[in-house]
Amino acid sequence: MATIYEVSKLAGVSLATVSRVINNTAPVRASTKEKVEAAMQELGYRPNSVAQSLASNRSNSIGILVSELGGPFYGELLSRIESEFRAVGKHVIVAAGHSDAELERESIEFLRSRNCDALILHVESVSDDYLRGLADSGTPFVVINRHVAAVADRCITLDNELGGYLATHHLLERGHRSIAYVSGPMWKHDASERYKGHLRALKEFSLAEDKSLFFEGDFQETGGVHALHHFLDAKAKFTALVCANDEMASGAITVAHEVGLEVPAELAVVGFDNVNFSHYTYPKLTTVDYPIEAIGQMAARWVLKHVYQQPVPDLKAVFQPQLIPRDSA
Amino acid sequence: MATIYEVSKLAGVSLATVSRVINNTAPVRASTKEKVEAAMQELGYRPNSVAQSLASNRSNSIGILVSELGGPFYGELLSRIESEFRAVGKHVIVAAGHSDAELERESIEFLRSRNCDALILHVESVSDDYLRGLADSGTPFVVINRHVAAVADRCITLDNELGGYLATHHLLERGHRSIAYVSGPMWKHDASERYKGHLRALKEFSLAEDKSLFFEGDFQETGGVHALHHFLDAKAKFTALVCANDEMASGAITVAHEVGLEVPAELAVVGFDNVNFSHYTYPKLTTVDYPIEAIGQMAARWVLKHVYQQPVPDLKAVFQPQLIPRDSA
DNA sequence: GCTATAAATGAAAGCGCTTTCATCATAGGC
DNA sequence: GCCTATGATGAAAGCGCTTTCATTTATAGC
Repeated sequence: MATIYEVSKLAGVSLATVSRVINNTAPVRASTKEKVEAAMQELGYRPNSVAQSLASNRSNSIGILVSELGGPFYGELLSRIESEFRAVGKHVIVAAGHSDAELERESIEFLRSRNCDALILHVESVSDDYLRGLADSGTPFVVINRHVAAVADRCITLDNELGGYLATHHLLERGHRSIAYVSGPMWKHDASERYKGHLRALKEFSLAEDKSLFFEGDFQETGGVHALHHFLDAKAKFTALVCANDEMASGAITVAHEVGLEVPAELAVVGFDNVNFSHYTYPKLTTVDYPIEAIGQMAARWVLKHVYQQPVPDLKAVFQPQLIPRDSA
Repeated sequence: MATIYEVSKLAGVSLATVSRVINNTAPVRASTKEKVEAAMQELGYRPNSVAQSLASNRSNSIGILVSELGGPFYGELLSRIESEFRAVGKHVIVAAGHSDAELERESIEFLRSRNCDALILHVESVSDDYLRGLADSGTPFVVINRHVAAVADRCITLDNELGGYLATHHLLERGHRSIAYVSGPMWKHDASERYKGHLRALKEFSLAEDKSLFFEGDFQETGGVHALHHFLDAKAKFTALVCANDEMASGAITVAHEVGLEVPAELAVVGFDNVNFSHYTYPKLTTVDYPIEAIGQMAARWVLKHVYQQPVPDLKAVFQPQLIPRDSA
C-alpha cells in the first residue's frame, strides 16, 4: 500500500499539501491539486484510516450497542444507522449487550477502548447513574428508547405510554371491555410505560385495572404462549389481548389456533412494534408501529451534529407511535 | 486518558516493558509486572487501540459485508460472528452491499480502507474474477454462501442443491406429483442450485421439469404472492409448492388464505432457510434449515486461524441442510 | 513598481503505541 | 569462580498521518 509520503514525492509536493487535498482542509492551488490527485491515482493510494485516526484523534467510527444483533427490531435499526453513517464515510462497530447490566457495561467499555467517536446505545440494564457517569467522562453518546433524566438531552425515545394507550384504545373502541394484557419484563422502561398507557385507556372508559388479566412475559414468543395458556387455565374472561410486543402476540396467536380460538372473532389480539414479520401471522397482526428506522436515523443525526459538527435538519427527541390496524383486532 | 508513557513513568519502567505486560509478548519479572499493573490500575489506563493498530499493523477489526443488515437471516449471522470475535477482543465493522455489484465493491473498498485485518463477505453480485483479484491483493477474506472455484479454500457454503432436493423429496414422498416451484433470482448462485436440487428429486421420481410450474421470484415476500397468483391465474394444476426461501413461502401462504386454499390439505408449502419467523406462519412452515449460525461461526474461526494464527477446532467448508417438517407440508 | 495582505506551501513535531537491537543481570555448567 | 546461555529491561526508531508555525509566493492597492 502506498503511503502519503510516496504520493508527495511523486507529486513533488510536501506531505502537508497532500494531506490538504485529501481532507480538503485548506486551500490548495488547482494545478497542485491535480498533480496530487494524479499521483494518488497512479499509486492507487488510499489513506490509512488508522494513521488518520491517531493523528487527528478522530476514529470516524461509531459504536453501536444493542441488546441483540439478531431479531427483526435491531436489524432495522442497525441497517438505518449504518447507511446514514456510511454515506458520510464513517463506519459502525457493533456489539451486543444481551440485556445484561454487566455485559452492557463491558460492551460500552469495549467500544470506548476502540476509540469510537460516539456511541449509540440501546441499553436496558445499566443504571441511570452509570449513564450519567458516562456522560461526565466525556464520551459522546446517545441513548435510544429510554429516558434518563440526567442525560435527557441525549435520549431519543418513543412515547411508549401513548403506544400502550393506542393499542388498548383501539380495542375499547371496538367494544371490547375485558382486555387481557401481556407485558414485557416490568423492570424494562418501555414495558412499564406501555402498561401505563393501557391503564390510562381503561380509565378513560371507566374500567379499573384487573390484576387477573395481567401477565408479565419476557418479550419473547414463549411469553405470549405462556400468557395465553395462563389466562385460559385461570378461566379468565376476556375477549381481547394486548401484547407488549409482536413476538408475544405471535406466540399468543399460535396458541389461539391450537386451542381453536378464532382470531379475531373470539379473541382479538394486538401487538406492539410492527416488526417486519408482523404481517406474516395469520390473521395479520394489528399492532402499534414503532418507527425504529426514524429513530435510528435521528440517533445518527444527533451524532453527526454534536460530534462531527455537521449541519443536520431538525433533531427530534420523542417519537409518536401509531396504530396499524390489520386483521387480528 | 492516560497514555502508556505515564504508566511507565509511574511504574518506573520503560515504555517497552509496559507494552510487554499489556501484550504479554515477552517475559517480565513478576515484581515488575505487578508494579506496572498497579500503575495501570491507578491511572485507569486503557490502551489506545488506534495507536496499537498503527504500530502493530493490526487493527483487530474484522469487516463483515452482508446484503442487508436488516432481515432475520443476516441478523443471526452477524450475531454469531460478533460474539465469536468479541470473545477474543476483536471487533466487527459492518456494511451492507444490497445485492448490488457496485455497492458491494464499494463496501469492500470501504472496509479495506478501514484497515480490517480480514473480511467476511456475503456477496452476491461481484464477479468471481473480482474476488480472485481481491485474493491476489493480499486482503484476507472468507466468502459465505457462495462457491468460487478460484478461491475455493476461502468459501464456506451450504449444499444448496441438496437443500432443494430435500424440500422436493419431502413432498414427493408424501405423494405429491405436481409440484410448483418458486425460485429466487436465478442469477444468484443459491437460487439456481436449489432449483437444480428440485429437478434432481423430480427425476428420481421419473418426473420431468415442467416450465409452467416454475416461477422466478425475488426472495421477498411479494415474490411468493406474485408466484401463487401467477400459478392460479394460469390455472396450473399442482398440489404442492416449493419456495426457495421462507419469505416467499410466507407470501404464498398469505395468498392461499386469501383465496381460501387450505394449507396443507389443498396446497402443501415448503420453504427454505428456517428463519426465525418461520414458525410464526399459520400453519407453521415446513422448511429446510440453513445453519446460518454454524456458518457464521465457521467463518469467524477461519479468520481466527488464518489471520490471527489461533488454534481452532476442525474447519468445515460445506454444510448440509436439513428438512424441518412442521405443519405446512 | 513597491509594499501590505492574503493565499499556498513546506518543515517538523507529534499522535500512542510496538518492536528491534543492544545492554545488563542472573543463573547454571564445568 | 569464570564463562556462556538465557532472562529482563531500556533506548530509540518507526507506523502513516495531521497540524501548527514559519516561510514563500501571489494578489491587490496605491
